[in-house]
Amino acid sequence: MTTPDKPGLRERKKQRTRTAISDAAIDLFLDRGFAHVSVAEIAHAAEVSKRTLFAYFPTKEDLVVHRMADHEQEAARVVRARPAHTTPLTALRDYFLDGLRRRDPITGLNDHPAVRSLTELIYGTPALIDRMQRFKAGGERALAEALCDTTEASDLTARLAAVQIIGVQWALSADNFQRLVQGETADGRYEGAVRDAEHAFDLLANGLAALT
Amino acid sequence: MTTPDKPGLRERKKQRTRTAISDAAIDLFLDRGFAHVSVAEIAHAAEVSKRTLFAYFPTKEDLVVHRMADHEQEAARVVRARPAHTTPLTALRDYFLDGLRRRDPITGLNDHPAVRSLTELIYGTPALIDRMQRFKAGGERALAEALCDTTEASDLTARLAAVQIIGVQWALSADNFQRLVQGETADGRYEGAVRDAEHAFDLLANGLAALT
DNA sequence: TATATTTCTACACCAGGTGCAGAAAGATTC
DNA sequence: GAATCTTTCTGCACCTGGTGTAGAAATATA
Repeated sequence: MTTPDKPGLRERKKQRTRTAISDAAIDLFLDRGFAHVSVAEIAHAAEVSKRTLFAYFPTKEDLVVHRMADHEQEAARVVRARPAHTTPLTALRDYFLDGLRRRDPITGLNDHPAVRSLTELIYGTPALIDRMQRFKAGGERALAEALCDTTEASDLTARLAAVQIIGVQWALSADNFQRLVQGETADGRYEGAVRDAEHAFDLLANGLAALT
Repeated sequence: MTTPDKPGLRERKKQRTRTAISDAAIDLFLDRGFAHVSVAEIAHAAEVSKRTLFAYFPTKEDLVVHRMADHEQEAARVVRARPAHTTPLTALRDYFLDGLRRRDPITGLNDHPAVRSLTELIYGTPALIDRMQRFKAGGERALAEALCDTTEASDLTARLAAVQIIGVQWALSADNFQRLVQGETADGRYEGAVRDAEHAFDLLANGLAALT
């Protein structure tokens, strides 16, 4: 996938323009809120025409959420790359726990100001949440395929499992992040986050039957 | 909640206008596709000003998906209204199975032309899917609260369970509908849909541990 | 240096959505 | 039933996200 051949002036400039636009956008959004900044303003701040902005990002929302696009296929990759004799659920649990250890922003357990304020922006903007949901759905599809390809599960079973797993991961992340908003630190929250994640994956593995 | 006091001419007219607008919109959407009909056109067809249309429906998308809004709290209601000594999961499973029996559109198992083409419209329009996701999220929140209020489960456990349950129900519905699109009839699909639903709720109750 | 390609820009345009002031219609009082 | 109060509807101007297009500018190639 990587093409380290010749970056080429053109490609380098494109990459710089892209980040310049996104950075300008996020700066303005953080400052005044998503709705109160127009794309024209962003284009001006990035010293680019409005038309060019939309050549790089299909929508205003994507100016923010494009950074999460890489993570969309993550769960699917983890399942496909798991060692033999390892169950998908175990692989995903270990990966999530490792994410907590690394304070991976996607686990909701990163309280660096830049990460935090960006997450706050997303959670506080319905339009951005909608876009995130689309990534979530894409992640579900990818994981379902991975489960289908690497296990004996039926197509439907794979989809059901994928929906449950991705849903639970997002719920865990949202919970962690909400606690940071309420004042906990990432380090202070870490142990609880681990316990909760283990509990959640236990529920996934053993079911909700205990729920009365 | 119901106020059967005096409908009042004003209220009656409002209700009629509301359905007139929605009906006009859906007719046009089914005919030419969501993106190729402007709200101005819909307002004209419904003999109403554009401004009035937006007084009844906050967005173009809501012209279609507002009909699902009633179902948003359904799962939560079922859990709250369940008989004593009945587990939430059992109540929800029985309710879903009953929905299949009744060919409730929300189960994806209704092949009446009007229902079917409307569902096709929604599934075929990304903007409408996005709006549906918002209802899904609302349903998750409501169910989580219901579980929290009526069981011993912790707040987090309730949210995790809610996400799994609602996700599974939507996946089942989507699967049923997809089969209708591919040519199966609702009656022909019924038995398979029941089997799949039972399988799905088994997974929910007993977990994904069997998945290797 | 000359030329072919890609990218950027300016500009006009469409559509969804909002604010506002006044007209119209339903409710209320005598 | 007329006068008045209140809610709703309308038309219009306006903003903003997003697109089509033609030509200018910049990069790659020879």
